Amino acid sequence: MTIYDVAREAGVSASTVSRAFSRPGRVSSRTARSIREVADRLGYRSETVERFERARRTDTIALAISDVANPVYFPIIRGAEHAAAAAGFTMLLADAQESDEIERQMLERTLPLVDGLVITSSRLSDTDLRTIGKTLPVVVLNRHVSGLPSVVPDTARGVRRAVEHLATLGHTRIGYAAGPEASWADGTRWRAVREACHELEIADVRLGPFRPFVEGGEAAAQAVVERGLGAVLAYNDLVAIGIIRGLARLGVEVPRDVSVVGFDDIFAADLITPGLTTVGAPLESLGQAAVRNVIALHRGATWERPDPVVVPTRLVVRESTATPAAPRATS
Amino acid sequence: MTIYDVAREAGVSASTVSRAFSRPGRVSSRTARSIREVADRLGYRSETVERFERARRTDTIALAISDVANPVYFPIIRGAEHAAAAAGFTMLLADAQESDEIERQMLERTLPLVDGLVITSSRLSDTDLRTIGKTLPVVVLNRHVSGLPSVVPDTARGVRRAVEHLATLGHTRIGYAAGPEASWADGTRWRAVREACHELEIADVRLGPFRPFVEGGEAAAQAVVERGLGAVLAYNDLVAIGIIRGLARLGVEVPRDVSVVGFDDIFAADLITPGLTTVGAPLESLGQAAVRNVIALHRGATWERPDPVVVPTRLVVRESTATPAAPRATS
DNA sequence: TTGAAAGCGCTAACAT
DNA sequence: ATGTTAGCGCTTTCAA
Repeated sequence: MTIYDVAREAGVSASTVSRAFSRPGRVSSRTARSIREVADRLGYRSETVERFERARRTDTIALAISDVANPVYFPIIRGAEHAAAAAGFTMLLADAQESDEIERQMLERTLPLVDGLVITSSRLSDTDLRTIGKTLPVVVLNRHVSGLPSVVPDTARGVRRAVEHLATLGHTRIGYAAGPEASWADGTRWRAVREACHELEIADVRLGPFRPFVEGGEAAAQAVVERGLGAVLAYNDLVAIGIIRGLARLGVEVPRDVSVVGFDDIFAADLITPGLTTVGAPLESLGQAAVRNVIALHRGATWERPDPVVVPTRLVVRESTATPAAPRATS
Repeated sequence: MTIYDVAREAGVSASTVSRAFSRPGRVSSRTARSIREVADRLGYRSETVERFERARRTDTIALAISDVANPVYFPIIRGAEHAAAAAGFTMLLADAQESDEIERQMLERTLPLVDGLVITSSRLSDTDLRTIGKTLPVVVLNRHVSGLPSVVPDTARGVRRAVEHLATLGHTRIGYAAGPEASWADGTRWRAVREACHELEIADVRLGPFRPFVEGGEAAAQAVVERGLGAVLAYNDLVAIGIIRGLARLGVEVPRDVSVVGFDDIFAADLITPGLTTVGAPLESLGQAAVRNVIALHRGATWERPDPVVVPTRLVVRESTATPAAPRATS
């Protein structure tokens, strides 16, 4: 693809095409517009630039996350940064701000700038992600996309442990305070809850969806009380913390009246009162593994395995779960 | 600068130089090495690439921060992201991980990728920052660097208010729990404290330095008790929160025994008990202003003003400050 | 503003 | 492995 192709198609000389790109002012706007249209249609890019772009190595990767302010990402970021630094790479962060529109544009803009991409908790479709993966090395984190290397936590096992824990304490009915419906993690967690409850012959109740922050949890607390639940698993630790705060405001005590279990084991889970029982994953290793994989791909490693890398989870028991007290009135 | 210059200097033909760059294997390693040395010495870059690079627009800017996990940056990031989005730009985050070495390499790698750079709370030297500013549009945030557009909070005024507040409550001796010594913000804050104390005839005591996190504050609490202080200004809110926690552990009650004032007014300042009195700045506007300025520079705006943009601060009085109780024993 | 033609920087083909 | 030479893609010059 040369400027001559564009010139012929647009019915002008090569020099005019050249001018249209390098000195826009020197070409009549009508001519310039038609040239740009033709160039776009033909997908023209200068050979020299193509060669340069192909040869280009930025020694930089990007980690895309759905919300920088969400503490669950801190250990992931740290792990990813360490792995990148160890390989001599610099890591940039791309914040999707909980919006699939922003995420899409951001990835589109970022991918020509970096040597590889780790996409965490994406809201995009599998197809979109696979398309991105055709352009440059991509590893998907906290989600499974067939055709792309993925790293996911073993949610089923962790949830199973949590439900067993609640069952052992004597709970027979468990709520799930759902997160964003577009979230792959939410789907996986809810499915795991339902399956575990089914196996253990415990009733499950889906609440929500709620926004995946403390405020969302405060809203969920209301629903927990309305449904007269004695135990609830929250979409994540922030929601769980919100539930505890919300319940306190409603005069309901955790864990005496309601047991609360979170997800992720963020830093704050150990700081609040009562300490939060939660299903945790080794987040730092998750970030590390993902980054090591993109860098390996960038360096020419081939990737055959159709299965995602599953990292183990564990139930961290703190003070927010207990044997239910007296039965409470339901509404 | 062409390959012919390099060829002449290296004593080989132009085609050999060309090969040395595009097909390294086809040139003897000795020749290739000498060619690369000459090219580096002459600062050779292909004209075509130079032209392309100059014309290149990525519609992307980077916001460099010293630590992504520090909540003081959340509103700054949000403000910056909104300003970037409003101008049709995508914003990437560059995390210096509290290290000047990482910051330096990161900026070096990032600057060829983006159209502009906002550097927050940098640890680099003024000279280094000015050098970066010669390559592409740069705005410095939370620091003043002469020769570069800077946006800084009015620390002196905020500190003056805080010291007046403590003086009015009856305090006559105030501690300052210092942050990182390499930090411009720490220098500015300590200077402001000393000046305000001097004017109001209050004794000042410098403690630290401490790490600018909750843990650093916990260490500072020990020093506060040892020095028998009744009031302390902390380098930032995290340190202030750490001090409150540390004091509680030592059996010292805030604000009854010790008044604590923070800096930044982060989200958590309003969540903890007691609520933290703190010197706050409009962080979101700070981020917005900085990004709007880089984008303006990128679009060709000229910048004449040698003075930094100073944004007002305000004292947010909550529950962590009070009239000192009985005089306490000092050690 | 445009095209024809010369020129520039770089690469490929060919020869050794 | 290297130089010579031809050629390619793009830009600039010159003329209209």
